[in-house]
Amino acid sequence: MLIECSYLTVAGHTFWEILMSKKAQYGQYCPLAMSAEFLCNRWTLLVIRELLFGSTGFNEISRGVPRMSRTLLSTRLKELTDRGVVTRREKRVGGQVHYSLTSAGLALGPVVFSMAEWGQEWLEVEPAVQNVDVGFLMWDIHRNAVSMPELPSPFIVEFYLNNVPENKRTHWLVFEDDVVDLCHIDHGFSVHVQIEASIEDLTKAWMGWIDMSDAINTNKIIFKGPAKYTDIAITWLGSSSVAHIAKRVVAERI
Amino acid sequence: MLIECSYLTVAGHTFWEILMSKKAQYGQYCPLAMSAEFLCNRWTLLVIRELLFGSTGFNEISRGVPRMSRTLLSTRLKELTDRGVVTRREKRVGGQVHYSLTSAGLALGPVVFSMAEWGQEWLEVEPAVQNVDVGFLMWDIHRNAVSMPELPSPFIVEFYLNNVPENKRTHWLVFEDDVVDLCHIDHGFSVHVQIEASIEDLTKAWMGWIDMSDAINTNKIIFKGPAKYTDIAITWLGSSSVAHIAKRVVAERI
DNA sequence: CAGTATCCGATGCGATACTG
DNA sequence: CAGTATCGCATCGGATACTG
Repeated sequence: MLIECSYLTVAGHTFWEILMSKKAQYGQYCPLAMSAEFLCNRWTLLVIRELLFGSTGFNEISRGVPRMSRTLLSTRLKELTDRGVVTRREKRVGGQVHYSLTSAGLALGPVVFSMAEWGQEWLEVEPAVQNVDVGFLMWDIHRNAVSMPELPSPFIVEFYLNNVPENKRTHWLVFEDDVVDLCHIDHGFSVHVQIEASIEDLTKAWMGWIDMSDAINTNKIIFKGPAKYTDIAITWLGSSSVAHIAKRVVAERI
Repeated sequence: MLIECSYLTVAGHTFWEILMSKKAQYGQYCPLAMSAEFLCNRWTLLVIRELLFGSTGFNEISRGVPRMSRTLLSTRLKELTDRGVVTRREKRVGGQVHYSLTSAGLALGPVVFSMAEWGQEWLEVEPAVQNVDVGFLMWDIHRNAVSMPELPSPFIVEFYLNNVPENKRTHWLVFEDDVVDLCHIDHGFSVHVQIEASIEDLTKAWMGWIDMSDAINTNKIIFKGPAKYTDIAITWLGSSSVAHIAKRVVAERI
């Protein structure tokens, strides 16, 4: 594609010139430099993370990166598409748009995961914990929650975050067949299990930064409901995909 | 360390405030976001690459990132040191400074290599090839060249890059015992092997983007010298650490 | 060798408002 | 739902000159 277009000119510039003018940030043939030039733009890796997690719609992706402006998301998706990392498909009817990763995009899995693993193992988390977006946390939890045959269908879990603004305090996870839905509005569900915690403690436990059993024993996180459900809560609640990686302490850093 | 300092104040700001004010770019507790916030600053990953390759001095590191300003290199090294990724040691005598990776820094190996591998496999290289810094290429080659028992000591290889400015055309690799030195000045060496090529062809062959044997057969790269040395050139010359990864063609990107 | 100080210009990006 | 157009500022980092 690139090669076929090499003599195409736009406003007097050849395709190469336009490509080059973008900025040859590092100007190195080293593959790391070339990758970094492309991947290390603001938000790019987080957008790819969303796509790896299976988001496909523009707004769905946007929910995973709440502080990214829609303008920039649009730009990034275009860049990714141009580079052959993302495919954009538009449905004839309804104008629904469907983004997905190409094989080149899927091949970024190891990059994204190795970076996430490193962060989980080595970075201080307090600053981030002071700054958690409730909507993003719930979205993240909902993404990794799993239905189980032992549960009724639907199975309703209510989250009560006791230290956030009132209108963001309550959320529901609805397990129905193999699907888990997230809901922020009270539909008068008959709740099976209620989980109460501060947003910080819930975040830390879900991320594996504190031990869930400890948190329960010290009443940082309170599960209310039949034991047959709460006993297996760790399974249906799930946890972050890097929760199993232990944090290293500063003293180990030599 | 962080925790002990949390009440320390500088110019009326607590340590946390200073940390936070830096900019919570993404404001996410997600480990990928935290890593990206730190690692995806301009040049950071390339500096880490240099350290992973074993550079230790300020100027030595600087040679591996020739287009990075020394001011910024200084800043980045400080950031990396603050985060516990790099250790800085100063020799009592001579003021020699020695940078090295901590265990947290070494743990970035998989991140750097997965990113390099992705670039090698999926990115177009023509733009980068048009833009190769001669000094950097030779530095890179010198880094991966390996001494062999079959070679005399010293063993001298002359590179003649036939299409670059005259003062950058000739370089020497000096294999002596286990060490390989790079030299840009003619010391009247008695040359064992001479390699002539354009800078583009040498780059492509060394990176594995074209086949070395093909390049030799088509006279793109010319080895002059005794067969006993040139026959095993691929071994002592070495190649990029990702040269074994085949480039994917655009057609595969779906 | 190993940096620091200062200046200043490009640009990246958020905010806001608007479209089909 | 899925974007685009425009504005304006903050900041990042390159260039240059200087230091111990």
